[in-house]
Amino acid sequence: MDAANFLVDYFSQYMTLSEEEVQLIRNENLIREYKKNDFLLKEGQIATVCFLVLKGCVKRYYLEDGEERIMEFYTENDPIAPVSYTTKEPSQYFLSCVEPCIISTGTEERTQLFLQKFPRFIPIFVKIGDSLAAKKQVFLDDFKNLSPENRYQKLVETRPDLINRVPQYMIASYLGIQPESLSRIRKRIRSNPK
Amino acid sequence: MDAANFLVDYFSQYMTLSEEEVQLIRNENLIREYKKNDFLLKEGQIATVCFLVLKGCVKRYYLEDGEERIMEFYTENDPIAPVSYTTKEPSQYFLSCVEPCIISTGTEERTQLFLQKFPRFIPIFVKIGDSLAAKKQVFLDDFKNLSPENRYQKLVETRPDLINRVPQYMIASYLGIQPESLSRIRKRIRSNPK
DNA sequence: TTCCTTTCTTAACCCAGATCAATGAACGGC
DNA sequence: GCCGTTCATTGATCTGGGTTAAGAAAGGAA
Repeated sequence: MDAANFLVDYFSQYMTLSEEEVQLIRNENLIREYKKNDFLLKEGQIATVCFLVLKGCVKRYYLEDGEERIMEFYTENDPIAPVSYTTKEPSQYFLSCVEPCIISTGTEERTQLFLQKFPRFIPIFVKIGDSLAAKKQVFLDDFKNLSPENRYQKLVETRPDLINRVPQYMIASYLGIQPESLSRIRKRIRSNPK
Repeated sequence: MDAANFLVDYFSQYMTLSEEEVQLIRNENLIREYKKNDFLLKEGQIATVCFLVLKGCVKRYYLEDGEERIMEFYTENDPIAPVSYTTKEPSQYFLSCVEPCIISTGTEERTQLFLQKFPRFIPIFVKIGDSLAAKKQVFLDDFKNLSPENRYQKLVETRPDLINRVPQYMIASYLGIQPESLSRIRKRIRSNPK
């Protein structure tokens, strides 16, 4: 099983790759496997790379009074650009694997080199960036607008996979509520199936 | 009073401009003044341009059951890239002026032309984009982590200007609570000055 | 100034989610 | 298999924000 294939798949979502490009991606990319609970980044560290999740699930969370505050789950084909990578300051949050993962790491320099070699990727890169930003805005808007119950319903609709692959107390943290509350919300929905 | 000076000021934050560049910016840019309550974008419209607020204050909000749900305030030097501009689909939200505004509008094509003429701006553009994204992430994280009361406290610390230039019921909407609740929160803080 | 509109505050009551505590269920290691 | 830990559920109680309704304060227009 060739891990670099995942990366080829990622780009193939957006464009058709030539043989040469496929080879370059296979040869030049740093792809690593991680075990469950391995860290990609810890609080206090300065991130030196960005990530692309090829397989598995990563959580991003703050540690406050010993409590995890989960901000985001990254799964297949989700890129991760740590704030710390951009600011070059110590990270305020953690990145760790919820499952065994296969992850590609990248740096600005390597991306620049890649784009110089294959300029036809530039507009795609920009577009991906823009649409990620747009997606994020909509997501934040939803969070602000919806009650915890509706947030859960929305999550079930939009990312049903998460519900099954991630423990419930992490989902609760992600939704900004306590595990007990999520349990009650689920009960409420069960007994009141619209 | 030359409105284009605002734009020169904006770029000057990040880099030193040559005379030629200043001239280009003055000549080529579309800058318009708006009255209070003018719309930059309405629900259902497809955005054809992006904005840069040079002076004034713009709110971004959804209209739900006749209620404004304010997501963001943009003030001096804040760029606005509507989701609709990226997706080319009808906007789900409104952009309107909370104050009289001076605003520069831009398009992808014009930006591309500008960058072709002055490639040295490219890395700056990328950096601005990245740091905006990072700032937004931190902001969203705060919103998820903090109680309404703490959100208000944080806002007072980080954007004290907003408190004075924007009516309180808009601040409340922005914080995701009712005006009555914000009133109580303010009272609570007043009587309990940490 | 007066009048009207907009904005802010206060009070009373309600409810979803928080908190504390206990019990059950599922999972992993041995 | 058994045991211990982790995870999910349920109950009792508390609380901050929502809701409704009323009135006070501030701002504009004539």
